[in-house]
Amino acid sequence: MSSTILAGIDFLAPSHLVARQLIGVTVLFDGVGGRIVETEAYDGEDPASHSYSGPTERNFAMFGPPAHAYVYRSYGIHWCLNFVCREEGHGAGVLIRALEPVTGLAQMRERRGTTDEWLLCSGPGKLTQALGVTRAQNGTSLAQPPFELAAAPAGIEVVSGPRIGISKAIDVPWRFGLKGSRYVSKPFR
DNA sequence: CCGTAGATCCGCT
DNA sequence: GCGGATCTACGGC
Repeated sequence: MSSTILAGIDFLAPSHLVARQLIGVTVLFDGVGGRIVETEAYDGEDPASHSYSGPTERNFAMFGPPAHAYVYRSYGIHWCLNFVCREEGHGAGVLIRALEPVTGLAQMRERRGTTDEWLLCSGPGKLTQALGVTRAQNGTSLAQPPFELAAAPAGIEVVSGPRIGISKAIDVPWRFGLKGSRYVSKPFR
């Protein structure tokens, strides 16, 4: 069985702790990516989570091994990337919502069709398009290529607030961001 | 600047 | 059938 610890984070921990620790972690996909500046936590007792009603064909990866990817189709158009956690057998995960672009900027610009750096990865659908992540990565390990994770530097300052774009459990403060980052999808208040 | 519509997959009623 | 962990283009102020 593979390790549940990656980039200095134990993915067996509750998803909101993992989401907070993921801020500042570098994620690359085929050598293209950057620093995570925005995340959201979801877990099995959370009405807003895909895993709330148990496993389905779409969400089965959320019930699989931790430190793996859960990728789903959003609004029939976009791909969204989650890092799977595990709490007591409930499906749980962290939605990666925004990156600060660091490597592979030319490829990101080509895939996104814009040169504006802030528009490359400032949203869950944008960053999967910029990195080339699709359904093909659903259920795959984050510990092996083409994924590559690197630990966050010390002294990261994290802010939090309510999650975005949901209608259930709207006051749970499980959205996390890098303080002062201009690469988040929406400002924190 | 703001609000809204449209694209169109998948799970639930 | 409908709503959604979204994004973009477009129209109005």
